[in-house]
Amino acid sequence: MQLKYSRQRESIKNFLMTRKDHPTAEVIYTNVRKEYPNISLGTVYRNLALLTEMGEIMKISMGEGSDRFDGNPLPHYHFVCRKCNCVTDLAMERVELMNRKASESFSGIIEDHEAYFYGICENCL
Amino acid sequence: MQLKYSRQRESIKNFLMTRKDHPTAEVIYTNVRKEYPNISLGTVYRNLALLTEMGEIMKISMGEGSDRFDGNPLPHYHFVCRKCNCVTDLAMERVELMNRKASESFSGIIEDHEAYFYGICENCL
DNA sequence: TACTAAAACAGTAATCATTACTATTATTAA
DNA sequence: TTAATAATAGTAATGATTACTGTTTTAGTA
Repeated sequence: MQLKYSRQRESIKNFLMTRKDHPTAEVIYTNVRKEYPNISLGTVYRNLALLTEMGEIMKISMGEGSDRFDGNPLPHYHFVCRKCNCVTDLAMERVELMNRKASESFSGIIEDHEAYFYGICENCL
Repeated sequence: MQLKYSRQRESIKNFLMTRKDHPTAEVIYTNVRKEYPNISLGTVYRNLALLTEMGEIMKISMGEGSDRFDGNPLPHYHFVCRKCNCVTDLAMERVELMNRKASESFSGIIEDHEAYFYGICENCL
């Protein structure tokens, strides 16, 4: 199935690039609606899945609540505030030691890792 | 609200301690039913939440599918197989460097971190 | 041992996020 | 301009989890 351009998808991508707070599908929906009032939530979900699959954006699943989306697809770590539940990017670089250490004690193949940091964000302090 | 003993909760906990594969609530339900045929799925969920809150077990949320539960509440890393989606514990010790590095570039407080490793498990190789 | 208040239960209904379905519209290559 | 098909809007369906309700268990006390 070859990909065809869609204005809605472009708008979703553009919106996501303007945000650093990793919005949910619902938040993206209400915002993209300002430009495309008839867009449906299903279209938002379908395109978020597509963009994630193509590696243009990133899906972040926390334990609780809806999935969130990140306009920056390059691998990086995330911080989750235990008070306000906000999610932010961390500037630190990847710790390559992690994969090496994991491989030592493991009989399969370690390809990659993801990490979430928890604590209190600047605003909540 | 003070806690009262329940046979169902004990059975759920016991079952979870015998397993290393981090079963879902549904799997726990079908197994505990062998001992308590009338137990309801709601009871399983309620007790899993309770045990997690008390720090006796651990909830693991992946991006896809149901949450999983781990009878070992001590902090440790998990591996997720990209082929069979199995989840296993990793023997490696915590990398303390992670929290230190994260704190350097962050203006809030880093208390903790979680990590998930992805790759191919021994069985799938 | 019986009594009582409250916690836990089974069974079921409701919620929430997400996905699937369908008839219509937009895209794109010839 | 046409034709094939991908994408859409709108809606229905799904799946995981939580909430509700009348009944049963637990546990402290008489």
